[in-house]
Amino acid sequence: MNIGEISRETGLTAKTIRYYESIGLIPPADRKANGYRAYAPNDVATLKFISRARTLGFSLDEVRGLLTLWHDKARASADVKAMALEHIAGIEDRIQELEQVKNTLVHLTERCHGDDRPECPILEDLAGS
Amino acid sequence: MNIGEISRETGLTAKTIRYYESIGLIPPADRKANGYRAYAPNDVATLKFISRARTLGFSLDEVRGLLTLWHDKARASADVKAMALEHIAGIEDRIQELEQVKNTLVHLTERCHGDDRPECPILEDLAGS
DNA sequence: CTTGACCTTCCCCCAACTGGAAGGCTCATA
DNA sequence: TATGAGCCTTCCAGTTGGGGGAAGGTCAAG
Repeated sequence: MNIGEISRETGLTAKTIRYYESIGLIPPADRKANGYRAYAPNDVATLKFISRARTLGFSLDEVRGLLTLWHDKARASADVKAMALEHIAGIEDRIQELEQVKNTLVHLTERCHGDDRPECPILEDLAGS
Repeated sequence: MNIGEISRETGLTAKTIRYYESIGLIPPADRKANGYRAYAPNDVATLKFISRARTLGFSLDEVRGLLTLWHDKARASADVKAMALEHIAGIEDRIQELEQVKNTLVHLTERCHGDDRPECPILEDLAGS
């Protein structure tokens, strides 16, 4: 299996897969006689695992930890759960921040006429008036 | 006014202020005889404007546009409002995404015992079981 | 024999800074 | 006068998670 094929199967670009290898997130792929990377069906599962974890917002460093736990058959599910809960907390913080920013902007836009006159409460607020 | 003083007044680090100058977000500061940057009280207002816009999540490129509008006394408030509304839409999208990710993670953690046994629905889901 | 689709490595680019090195300036104090 | 603290200067590199594209090797089809 060439990198292009596993790329299509996993939805990750070839660039991304090479990048994951370069930072040691996945082990160096075997090489064919011509120097091409050779992937096994097993590698599809690993890359999909990574892809899903990324979709859930885990950083590559966190993914590294998840991969370790995944391969550790003696792991404690508490460790995984702790990571997930911490991640949820971070997401909640981020949502809070965004909500606050959004509310401020909504208030400002409501007070802005939005016509061809220059008076603008949004700019006035940014200017600290 | 040295860069350190305007830094304390605006809450932006000296590094950041130099960076803003380097990318042309603010004009090059005047220099004193010793080569130090010299700031006027007026510059405090500009930097605070930038800082507030950043707090509201505008990118530096958007801030550039806001600064232009701010200085343009013939601006139409509709232009500012359009930027703000678009920004709000982007924030709402981001919140939606985060909510979805959070919900998924919450569901998964609820099904995970979180004890010293290895069975873990979180990892199973990532593995695509 | 050539064409096109692969693959390889390499280095630069993005945002929005931050950290640190190496050096110059200024002022107070011993 | 020296020295030390605390400013300031420029420049280079690193962060996250890759993307773009060059220069070149490989492979199968026509």
